[in-house]
Amino acid sequence: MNQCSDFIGFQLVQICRAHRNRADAALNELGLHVGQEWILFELWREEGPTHSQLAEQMCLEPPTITKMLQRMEGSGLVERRQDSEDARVSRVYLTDNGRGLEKQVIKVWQQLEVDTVRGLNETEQLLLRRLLIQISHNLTNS
Amino acid sequence: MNQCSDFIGFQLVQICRAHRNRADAALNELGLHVGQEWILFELWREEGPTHSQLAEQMCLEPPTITKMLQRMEGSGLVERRQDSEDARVSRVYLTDNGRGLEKQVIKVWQQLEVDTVRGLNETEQLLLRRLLIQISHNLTNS
DNA sequence: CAAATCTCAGTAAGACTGATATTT
DNA sequence: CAAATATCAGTCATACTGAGATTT
Repeated sequence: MNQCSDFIGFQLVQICRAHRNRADAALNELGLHVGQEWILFELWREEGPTHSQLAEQMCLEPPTITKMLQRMEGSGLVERRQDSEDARVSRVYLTDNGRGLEKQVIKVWQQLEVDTVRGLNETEQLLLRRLLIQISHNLTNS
Repeated sequence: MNQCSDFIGFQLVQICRAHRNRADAALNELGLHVGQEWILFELWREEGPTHSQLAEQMCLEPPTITKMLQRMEGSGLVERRQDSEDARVSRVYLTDNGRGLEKQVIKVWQQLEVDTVRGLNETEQLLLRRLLIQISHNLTNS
């Protein structure tokens, strides 16, 4: 029982590292760094969130978000504009460039999804999804 | 279908981040940083691996291992000694301190495991384990 | 003035590439 | 001399804490 591979947590870490590496390689070709696509996903869903909203949704602290957005602004993916009613608040919008990447990024993720679940039938995939949601809930709440 | 939470990969990333945060908090109390326990697990299994062996087992590049080991040597967890037959090779051994942490680290991981699979019955846990091993294989091979 | 929002500075670990001993 | 091994230097993104600046 001192074999780390006995732990589900070990499998999770291994999987994440590999998943991240693959995502990174594919996203680099689109001019993105892994991690940035999360912010883009949020923006494709709805533009104009504040930094704080992004931080909360992504479970990160505000300074981390600020830095990520500075880089993304620098590479022309997003732009930030002061809120018209509250000058403390900075809202985030897509550039045409950022907007145009949606289809390609989703394609990358879909391909990665296919690679990930290879060898699992429909039932297993559904089950896996359900189990992961449960675990995610276990680890983020309380 | 542009909801990132539809992706299994999304769940994985969320889970890993949460898992890592929890592990880090618990390990900090033992004077460890998250990530270092992987090297310790290898050493508890068998002492004296070379840097290259560790790098391969952990899917990391040699300089990354060197840096991790330097920090761990600095904090008194491991020590490195030149191989007696090949002076290029540096082998890694536990200090008494590093050796003594085994039970406590395993306890941390076991508790984390319990938290992770909360609400899953025996069958589901076994199934999850099997599915994760399959996925891990999918993403690391080829 | 207190609270909210963002930013800056500094720190740290993770991880890489490329260059450099050193030994085999 | 070529290959293997480890290390150094430098870079970069992630993520944090703590300390401002600004606005409400």
